[in-house]
Amino acid sequence: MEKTVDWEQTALISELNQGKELAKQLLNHLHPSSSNETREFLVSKILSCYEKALSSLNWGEQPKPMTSILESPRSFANSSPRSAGSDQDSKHRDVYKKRKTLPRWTEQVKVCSGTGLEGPVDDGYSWRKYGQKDILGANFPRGYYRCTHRHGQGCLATKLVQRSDEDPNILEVTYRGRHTCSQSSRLNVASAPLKSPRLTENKNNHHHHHHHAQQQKLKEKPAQEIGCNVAARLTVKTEGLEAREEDDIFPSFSFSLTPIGSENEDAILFCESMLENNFMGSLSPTFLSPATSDSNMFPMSPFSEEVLAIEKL
DNA sequence: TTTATTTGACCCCA
DNA sequence: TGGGGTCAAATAAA
Repeated sequence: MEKTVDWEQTALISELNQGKELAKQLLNHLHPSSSNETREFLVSKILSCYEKALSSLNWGEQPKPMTSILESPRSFANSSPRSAGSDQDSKHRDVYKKRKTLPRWTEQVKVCSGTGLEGPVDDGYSWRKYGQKDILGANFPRGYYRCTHRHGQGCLATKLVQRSDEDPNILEVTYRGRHTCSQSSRLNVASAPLKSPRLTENKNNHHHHHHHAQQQKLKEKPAQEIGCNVAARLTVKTEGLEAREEDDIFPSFSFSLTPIGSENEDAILFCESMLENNFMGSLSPTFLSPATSDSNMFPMSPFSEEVLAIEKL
């Protein structure tokens, strides 16, 4: 068993190192004179490396897409209101239990903007708000979001967005579950153009708000109108990783192509910082943390989000 | 017309 | 029993 693990680890390190080298090469091609084909080729190679790396982590063994387990978690509830037969009740309970075991991690996202208005924190996924609650002891309401593809693809990823009491500029984003939808593996997630301006919470991002009513009235401006927004991931805190499905915490690797060619400087800075942090070549738990393996590690949205520091707590 | 958000009500669990 | 999480009807926006 040990040997298998060692071998896998070696293979993993090898793939990641290869990815690192390819990223360096890509870095050298982030010049207008370099062809797109070359870049795309390098990106595909990098992705291939990560695919292999993930495979060596027995990636393919788990994601028994929640779809099969929880397909339409509410399907039974649809057929009959909330409480039907005892059988359905138990199914309902199973759903709650299952959700309880989902991996969970929190990011603190600092949101600020040069314009005085604050815009959406685009983490590369499309979310749909399904609820908002006032939380006891919190000054700001908590927003509940789920993956847009919940019904279409049975993606159970959800996130909770809570504005920090201490610093309203900080959003505490708690992610739950891994994306099993196609967007989790597509390349261009982060470039998804501004998605719905309704990616809320952020809409409510007026720094003067201390009252929910005010926040809710503050109807967001479309992100496009907001201008340069900067959202910086400050910290990443993993929780509930003891959950049995720890292996379920790795979303497919996502990589933004957007900056290439268009935002070369940003891309270069980004890549450099990633390389400096030895991001590609490290097997540290930080890398393996769900949050860092999420596309959130690459918040290179059109909003020029920057990763300042990621710290596993 | 379609898609997303709001919001009151419901459910589970500590 | 109350707080947190979720649903789904109503509403708003595109």
